[in-house]
Amino acid sequence: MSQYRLIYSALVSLYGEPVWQPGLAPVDELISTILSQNTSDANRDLAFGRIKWRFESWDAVRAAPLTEVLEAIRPAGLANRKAPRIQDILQILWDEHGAITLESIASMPLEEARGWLLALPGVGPKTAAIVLLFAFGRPAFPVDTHVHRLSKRLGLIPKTMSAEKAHRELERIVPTEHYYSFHLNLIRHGRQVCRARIPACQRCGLHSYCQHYQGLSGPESG
DNA sequence: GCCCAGGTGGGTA
DNA sequence: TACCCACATGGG
Repeated sequence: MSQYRLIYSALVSLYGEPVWQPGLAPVDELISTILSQNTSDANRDLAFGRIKWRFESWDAVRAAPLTEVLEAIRPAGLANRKAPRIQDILQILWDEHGAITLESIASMPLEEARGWLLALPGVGPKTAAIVLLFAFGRPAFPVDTHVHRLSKRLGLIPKTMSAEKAHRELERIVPTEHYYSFHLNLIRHGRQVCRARIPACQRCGLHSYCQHYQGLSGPESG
């Protein structure tokens, strides 16, 4: 069994197989993901709730004074960078479509859609992949800090590989039908073991009482 | 007060 | 290409 299959099976045995849940609307998903960059989920949710409450539409956000947008998203952190980028993106969507919509990328080939998103200010490989996977159900694999760290530790990718390169490599390794569930389970596992400082199994590298712990003397550190 | 949550982009060698 | 660093907030 491949290292990937071993890890995938161990994660499913620990957490189950995540069932597809419809994500946010594409523009909501994009803005929410930008707000989430380098901050906690709680701060992202607070900022996203504030901007949705403060403005009646994304077009209103586009047309608003920068200071108002900045104030609305302040809890997300890095607001001085995120606010102008969000307004720039909304302006680009408006200029290209005459409306605040991302629907045009639904019909693009995957790499064209990814490239289009990556050309937007403040959109890197992780944000682009999140929008493609969660809002459009397209086969893109987002690599956040947990996915990156665990993928290296579990031997899926070289220890020196950057998160940016890891997107391509993990999209090659992981079957497309697993992108959604493997991404969610890796993050769930990453967050859990990060908090709990759980030691890793020497066989599959997972930090928990995975299936291989049966018959072993106990968790090994590492 | 300190630590933790946790991507993008600009600059430099 | 690889590395370094700035960017900011809120909760425990």
